[in-house]
Amino acid sequence: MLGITDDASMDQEDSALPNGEMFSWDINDIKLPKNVKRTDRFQEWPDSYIKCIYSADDKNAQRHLSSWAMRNTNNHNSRILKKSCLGVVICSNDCSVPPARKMYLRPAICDKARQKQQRKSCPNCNGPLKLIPCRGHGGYPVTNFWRHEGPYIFFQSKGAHDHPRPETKAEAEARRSLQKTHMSASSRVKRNRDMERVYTERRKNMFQRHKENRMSMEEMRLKDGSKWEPTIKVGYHSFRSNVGTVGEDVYEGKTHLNCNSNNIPTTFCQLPLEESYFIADSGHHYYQNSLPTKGSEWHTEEERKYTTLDCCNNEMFFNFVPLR
DNA sequence: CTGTGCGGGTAAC
DNA sequence: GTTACCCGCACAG
Repeated sequence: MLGITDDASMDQEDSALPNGEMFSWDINDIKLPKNVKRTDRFQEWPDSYIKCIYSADDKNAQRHLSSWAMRNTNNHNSRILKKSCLGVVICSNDCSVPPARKMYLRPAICDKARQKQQRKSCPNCNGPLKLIPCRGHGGYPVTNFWRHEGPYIFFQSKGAHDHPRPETKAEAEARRSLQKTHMSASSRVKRNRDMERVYTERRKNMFQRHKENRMSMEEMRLKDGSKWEPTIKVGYHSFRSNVGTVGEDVYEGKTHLNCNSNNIPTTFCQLPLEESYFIADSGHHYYQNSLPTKGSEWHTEEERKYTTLDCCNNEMFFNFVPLR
């Protein structure tokens, strides 16, 4: 999506492809493009092997944000910030909320908070929670790289997420806020305000983002073949259908929201994610029961049993009113 | 309390 | 050399 004008350091063609696929640079290059025709719109859900050039004024890029749960990783290089994906937190019981919806919680970024999070129980069935680690980059978590260079912020993603999208940061924060307030009358007001903010922001960005996210992975593979490692797994394809890649068109889906009910949005997998919440169609069984335990942060059976009942009730979680 | 970034350190390859 | 990951620390909101 980027255009780059003549640059002595660039000896490859400067073809500008949609969605950040300006592959004539790598995050590790000594010199990066200096003359960028057009910077990218911020990608909230960067996936696959994409590269973006953001304006240094982009607030989201400045904060190295992502809606994936990304944690800082030490790469012993102060010029390039590296982050790796933590995956998604699901219910070990594979429970569903009628009619057949699942929850995809956001893993806490802080190690301590994440361990604490896993001692809590599923807000729906009180079963133990389980962290599904990301293995989208040759069996390791997807990594994101950020590098500030002059008026630009360069971004590069390696790997394709092989798990559902977690809640966004805003959603997780809104939910935490709800848990604290125990749904008092005043908290309902706050809840609605929080959720309204979330949905308003999502709606604002949804069309542009989905347009941008439909870049073919095959095209990217051709452009970046040396780095490509297939990560397709059982259950993966059905998941991919909700992230709008591989040529699949999320806009082919159905109604986005139950606008006139007190219930959660309609089926997750048919939704543009911006309009959905952290609940998804249980028809999409990924591999939560077949993943190796390595990397998942359940340590002992004892720990699994150590669930608390202090989560909010179903109504608190599932009675959202996506205000418009 | 949690998110974020930094950097020392270790291990595997 | 690279990459992944652990840890503690400092700072911010």
